[in-house]
Amino acid sequence: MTLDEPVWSVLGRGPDGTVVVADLNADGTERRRTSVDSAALASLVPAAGPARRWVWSDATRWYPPLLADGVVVARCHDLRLCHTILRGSAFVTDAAALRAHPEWDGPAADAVTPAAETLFELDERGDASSVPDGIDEALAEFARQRAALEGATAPGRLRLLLAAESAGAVIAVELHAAGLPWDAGVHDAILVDLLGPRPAAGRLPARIEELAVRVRDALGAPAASLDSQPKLLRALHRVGVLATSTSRWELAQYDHPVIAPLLEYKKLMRLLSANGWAWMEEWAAEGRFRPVYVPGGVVTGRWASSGGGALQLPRQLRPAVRADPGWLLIIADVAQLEPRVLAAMAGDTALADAARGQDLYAGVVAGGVVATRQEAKGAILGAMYGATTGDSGRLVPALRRAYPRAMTLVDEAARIGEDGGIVTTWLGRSAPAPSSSWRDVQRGAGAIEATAADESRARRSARDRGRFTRNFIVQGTAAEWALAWMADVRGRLAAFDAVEDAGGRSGPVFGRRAHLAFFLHDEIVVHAPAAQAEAAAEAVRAAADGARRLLFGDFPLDFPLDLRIAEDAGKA
DNA sequence: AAGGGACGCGCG
DNA sequence: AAAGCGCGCGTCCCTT
Repeated sequence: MTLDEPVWSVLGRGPDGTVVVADLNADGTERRRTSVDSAALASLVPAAGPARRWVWSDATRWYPPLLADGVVVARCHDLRLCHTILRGSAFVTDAAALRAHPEWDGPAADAVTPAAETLFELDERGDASSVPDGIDEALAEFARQRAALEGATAPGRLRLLLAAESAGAVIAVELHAAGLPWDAGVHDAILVDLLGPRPAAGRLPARIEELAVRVRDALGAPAASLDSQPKLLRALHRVGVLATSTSRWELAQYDHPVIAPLLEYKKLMRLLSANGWAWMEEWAAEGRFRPVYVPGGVVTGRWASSGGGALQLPRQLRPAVRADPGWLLIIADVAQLEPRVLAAMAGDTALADAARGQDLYAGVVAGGVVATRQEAKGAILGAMYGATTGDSGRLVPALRRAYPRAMTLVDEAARIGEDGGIVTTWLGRSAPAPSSSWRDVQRGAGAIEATAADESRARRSARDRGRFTRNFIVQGTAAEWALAWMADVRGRLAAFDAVEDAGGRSGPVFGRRAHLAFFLHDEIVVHAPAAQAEAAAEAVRAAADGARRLLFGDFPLDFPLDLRIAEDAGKA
């Protein structure tokens, strides 16, 4: 890259409907403006070289058609997602200019309308995206974001966050395009094994029918409705099962012949309705499961998903995740990501010591804090979620003595939340301010005429918010770590050579080299030609260390992975 | 008929 | 086994 090469290229629609590329110098001044038709865009992007960072309104608006043409973008700045972070970040000292442009607060284009699959459709879509896609609006918003960044209290961290979030925007589109390799035969075999053969339309599988008969026998009601919660509850009451809900954990407390078949019935009905044959046909056709990922869809910065229940794939069905012939899966998750992140944020070397090695909970036991691994897990989760009662709540004080720095951090986050304040993740994503109704409740409780009920309501909602902000800083920073990890993995895999005869079925780009195939909070799946599997696994490991260093520098803490290379994602 | 809330349960 | 955080989705049921 030569010195005067533009660093940023802003993409947007021109007034005449063509696509405009505005190249900016490093100082933000505009250097050159090119107008192209949509078809030319696909050749222009790779020609610009990998050093360029593309600035666009919304990855879900611009990237799918480029990817469909085989164009992979190296780096981007996603104005929509970055706007959301910057407008709310406590690190930004003056967000007024950003907040004056709420048109950038919209959801992803996917949530509005299905993504265009071709550049022609992109031309035809007009206002399909929820945020502005004009070149002038993009340039103005980008200028506002750069100004906000320059005045920020921790611009370095925010820059990392915006880069990671934007990488996530690109990755989400790529994950959808590549898809998760899915073996419908294995899926069908699991269903048949548990439910019986696939029934005719409108009928229930044999195994469920049998269980329904047994449940109705035990209820003494041959026509009892088992799928209506109120009706089922009344039927249970008639045979002396005085449960207050029909949830599994409560029913399991009762000793009655109806319980066992009913719990089994509910389990199998769940499998059938959530991930049965209908789901298979809708979501896992042609050998791929293609969920729609929603980066930044959770306030904490975690991803959400829309359609197909991508983030709820039952472990039962994991064996159906199966590599293409000649390919392998690298399945990796971070052990106890959230408590490790907490240790690093708090600079708690005692907790970091306990975390050394593969199992943080074992380290807590070894430190003599609690007696068993189960207790350690309960106590740690309770500390991060704000448990006050039950087994885990009881153990939290022991944690407070052993790891005062970590516990002070989360306790303080809870206190700030209860007081209506704002907490912020390590890289600068802030929790939303309390709603006006929340503030009304708090204010009402302080009034002279407040009743005891007003006060207890206010106390309860304050505690609720405290538990939210307590968890927010940990969950949100863990999401940042995971984004950094995944972005690093993506960068490393992009450098892999294409395997000419790879025989993969993930499209023109991903069918020929190792690529990300799935992401779930602290877990990734890479799909790789067998010859690249070892190198891909090494990339995944190296990226974890890269993410650690990027976020926490020299703080002595490791993020060990549970990683395996296998043909399918079933239990190792 | 469509929409929204409650419930229950899958995932981290 | 839930508890204590964050989600999405299918089903039932009631309102508009």
